[in-house]
Amino acid sequence: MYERKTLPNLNCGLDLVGEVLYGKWKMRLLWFIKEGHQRPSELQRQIPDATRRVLNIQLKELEEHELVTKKIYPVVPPKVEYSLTEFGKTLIPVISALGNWGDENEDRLRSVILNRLKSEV
Amino acid sequence: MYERKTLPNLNCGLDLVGEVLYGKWKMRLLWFIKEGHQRPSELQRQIPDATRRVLNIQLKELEEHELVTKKIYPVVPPKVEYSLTEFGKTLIPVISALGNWGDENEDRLRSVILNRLKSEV
DNA sequence: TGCAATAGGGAAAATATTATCCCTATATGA
DNA sequence: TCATATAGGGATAATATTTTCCCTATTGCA
Repeated sequence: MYERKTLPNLNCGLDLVGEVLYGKWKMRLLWFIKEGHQRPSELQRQIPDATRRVLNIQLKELEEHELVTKKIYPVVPPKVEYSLTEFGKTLIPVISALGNWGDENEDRLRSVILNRLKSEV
Repeated sequence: MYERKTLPNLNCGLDLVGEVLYGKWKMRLLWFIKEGHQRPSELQRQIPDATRRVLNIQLKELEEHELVTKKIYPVVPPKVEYSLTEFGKTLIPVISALGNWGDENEDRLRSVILNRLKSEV
């Protein structure tokens, strides 16, 4: 496993949130789990741009940060279900707020993002 | 300058927000600018854990994404001031929501984060 | 004269994150 | 018998981000 070489900053609320939400797919994972897509294969289908591998890794981190719980059913083929913890649920409104802001400003955001990319080349 | 090799996902609101806010210090920069710390040297003092260099880079991205404007005063020694754009101001409540969630859950977050780090070693 | 403050950038190294590829296992259905 | 679905991990490559180090310039102050 990758081992950190520097300690994270944990000075303020933003640092702390960053520590648990910073990860390309984490907010989407929480969101889709909330929406009822609880099995890894379903989550993968909802987020096809991510690889199975990275979803596993980020799910594990979410679990270690107590935002989700993982239930393993002892059946074959294997069945696993993730759920939000009570703690995790309290994050949903915040993720909503972010997503809504993005949706409300979709056109403008798309435009400034693409402009920046073009000027980069 | 670093040149991206893969295009970002811009499918949903969360993707779009991520594109403009994903950067270790960006939310903090927006926050402190809002608080009235507008000169680069002040921002650096508010965020001592970041290097001057990375703050410059991220400020430039925020500017290109039209969340802040940069005003250069033609004086010596140089004077520069950043301000939130109207667009940038609309992000403040969202950043607040994140920061507040972090503050409200400070103890628990600190605990789960540190636990995870310990088990990593 | 020499140092601090101001603002900022290039190049390269260090660190971190994500993707790719290949492996294990078992039951079901074609 | 062979492919598919299920879940997941190791090793390594690729990509991205952040840090480090060193450079430019000018004014004022000790």
